[in-house]
Amino acid sequence: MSDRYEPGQIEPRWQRLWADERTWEVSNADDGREKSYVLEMLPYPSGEPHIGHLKVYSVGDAVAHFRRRNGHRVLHPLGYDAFGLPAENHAIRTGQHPRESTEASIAEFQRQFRSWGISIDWSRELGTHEPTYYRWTQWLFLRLYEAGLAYRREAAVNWCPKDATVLANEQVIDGRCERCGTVVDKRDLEQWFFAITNYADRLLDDLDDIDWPPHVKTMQRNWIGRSEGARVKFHCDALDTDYEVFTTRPDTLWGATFFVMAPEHPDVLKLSDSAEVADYARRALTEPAEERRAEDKEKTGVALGSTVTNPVDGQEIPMFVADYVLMEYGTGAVMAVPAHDERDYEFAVKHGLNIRRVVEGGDTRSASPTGTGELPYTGDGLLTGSGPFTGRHNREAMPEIIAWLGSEGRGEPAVDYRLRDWLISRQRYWGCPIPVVHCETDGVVAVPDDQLPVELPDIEDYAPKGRSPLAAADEWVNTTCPRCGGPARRETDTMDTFVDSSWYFLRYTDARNAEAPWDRDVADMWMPVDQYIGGVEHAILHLMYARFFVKALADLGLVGVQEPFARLFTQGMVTRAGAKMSKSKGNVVSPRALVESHGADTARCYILYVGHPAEGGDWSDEGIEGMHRFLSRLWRAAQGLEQGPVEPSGEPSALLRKAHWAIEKVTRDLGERFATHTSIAAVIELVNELYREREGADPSHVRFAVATAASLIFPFAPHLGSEVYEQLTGTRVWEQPWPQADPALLTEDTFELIVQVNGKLVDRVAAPAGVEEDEQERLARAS
RNA sequence: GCGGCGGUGUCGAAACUGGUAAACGAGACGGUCUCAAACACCGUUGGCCGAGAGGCCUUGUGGGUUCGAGUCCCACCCGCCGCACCA
Repeated sequence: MSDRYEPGQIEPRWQRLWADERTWEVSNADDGREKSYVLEMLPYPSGEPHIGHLKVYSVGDAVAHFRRRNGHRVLHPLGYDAFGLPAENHAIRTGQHPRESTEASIAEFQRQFRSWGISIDWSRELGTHEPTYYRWTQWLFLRLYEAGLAYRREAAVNWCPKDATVLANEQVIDGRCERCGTVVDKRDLEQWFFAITNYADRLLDDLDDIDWPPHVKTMQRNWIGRSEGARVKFHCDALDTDYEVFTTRPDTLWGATFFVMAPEHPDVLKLSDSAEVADYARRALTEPAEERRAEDKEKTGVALGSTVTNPVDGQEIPMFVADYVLMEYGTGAVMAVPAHDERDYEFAVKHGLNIRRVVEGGDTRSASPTGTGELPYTGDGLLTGSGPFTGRHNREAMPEIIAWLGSEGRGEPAVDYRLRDWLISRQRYWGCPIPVVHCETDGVVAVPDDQLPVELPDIEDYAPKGRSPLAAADEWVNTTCPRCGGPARRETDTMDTFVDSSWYFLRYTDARNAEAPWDRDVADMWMPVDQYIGGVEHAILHLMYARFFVKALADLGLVGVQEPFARLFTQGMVTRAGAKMSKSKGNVVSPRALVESHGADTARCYILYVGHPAEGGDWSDEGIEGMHRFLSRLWRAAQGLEQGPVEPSGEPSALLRKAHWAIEKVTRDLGERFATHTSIAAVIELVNELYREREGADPSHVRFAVATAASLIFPFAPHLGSEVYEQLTGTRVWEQPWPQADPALLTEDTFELIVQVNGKLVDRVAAPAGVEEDEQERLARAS
């Protein structure tokens, strides 16, 4: 072997050994050790891994190694989120079957993950596109269907014209398709939904029980968007019907001076036959959602010519149709309180409508001498002109107002959510088929369990046509009804790929089970995932869906946990010169090229070193050279040392203390706060100290320092750590327990005592450690 | 607008429960080795004053609490992220 650090020689050797010996496989048999389930979000295999993948797995692998060496039985599996649009779009362009391109990507991902030396239990590897996997996705769908949690209904749904499929609310960002950026429109379609809203409160409440970054919890809370208030009935004489509205401010009912319906409201055209109304409603509906939702948009609307009765005071108030009211939220109609709502105020001013203040307060500086504040006032205060509640504080009176409405039969307490049920149908080919058939006599019929999986057939033409490409596969579509045996057609929509990834962490626990998706005892032993690692971009989508799935499965008695991911770590994005890496900018760093030029250990350490992994790290090509230099220094430090025991003897030296300091530092930084950057910095410091001190140092201390550095760097640079440790000790570092710092060697003999008078630094004195306070004062005075 | 996070050298960044800034790396400069370069090794590197010892200043801005503030409190400015006509 040469005298240079050659990762190209070292790394493949260890990778082969780990593969041959199946080092990272873990059994489901309980051996008394504490279990630890460490999981990175499963990758979507497209092309080859990018720098973000390198980062997640570098973080996760460090955690997995750290826990193993601290005595845990660690489950650290990996799989592929293999269904999805990109593979299908690729197929449309090239004609290559999505299965082929996907499996080619998977092979490349797997090869590279192995070349990074990630400690994966490969015996549990899976792809969500394999029939042995999606059979159980279908099976779980059927369990949700039986429980009434999967249902079919016609609704105005988001439709992406470019991808020619419907989308879930979560996949529409600012009115655009999350994938392709095309402006989404609405279509009325009959689609499959999962009843995630049944779980809104539990999804909200249980956030308190999990250790997740606060911003992710906040995002989920915002997304669920729970509002408490009341549902109130307004009678309309024209159609002799009651209209319900949802309001969070029933305390302002006495200030309701008009009533507004969304353009989509089915009664708008019944209430008015004026051309102006019909015209307004039509225009509002054809306007792109994006424009309609713009907040700074003028408040337009048209009077309907009818009135409703304000239930609290019997006043007739005029009705309008206006596009600032949304059909999707609440009941599609609102009571308008211009004095205390900015939108209603704006509308009232524009249309010259009555404004009645019913809550005192607000900024009085610019107000009239009567003492009432500026309008609109959205804050709290004393009620005025509010019948029996006048003079009461609005917040305190709220429950009584709701109760009073109830006693009058005009309202009731209500809770509303922003969260909508999860639309899971996709009019696309490359996804998990929905396991039902449509029978002329029996309607929707579930495919029996023993006929699963409903396999995805091979087809010729993947191009989307507004209906699923599967619809053209006649032989596959035409089937018999499992119930009556008569002719039936298969459901041709496939499931949203987020369904596939909502339960994969359960499958890993029992990945080769052919009888069930998992054995409950096995799943209960491993679950929940103790440490989940991934990007924030999944803060709502995947993380909310997976939580919903687990709660639903818990209710069905299939799992024993309420939450899938006990602890979550979200890593920041890797940038280059402050810019996001992207193919179009041509500034991407390819992990493959990096591993070839510098080795996996250097790449892994560097990416964990540029900053705290939760923050975005900025990549620099010079920086990686520095990391390579450090690993070379550590490697060289071991060259020429004899293999043998590592037993520091003699008087404690600075070097020995530094080694123990590094143990303590890495243990705390990595174990408690994911601070991989300062952990690696500590090992660098130890190696620097070693180079400074090794001439004339106690050889046993030198050996200890090198072995310790190898041992501590192992979670980040497993190949080099193993190599150096083996050279020195003849043993395998991963079989060694994590090193323990000797507390006696952590404390310095002396510390710097700061002496100051009136905040001015007067002197610094070297004081012996552990001196009492009065002794400190004596020293200070003496100086 | 609401919510969250952040603002520290030339750059990426450290600084645990307030303890007397800038660890570690990069870059730059100087030296050793070499015919020379690369590699490697050793050193210097926040600013100002000073020949030197040393002194003064410095964590977005302005106040405050404290013996002591990058860290805590108040106000403001800037940046990033999420949500946003949700009644």
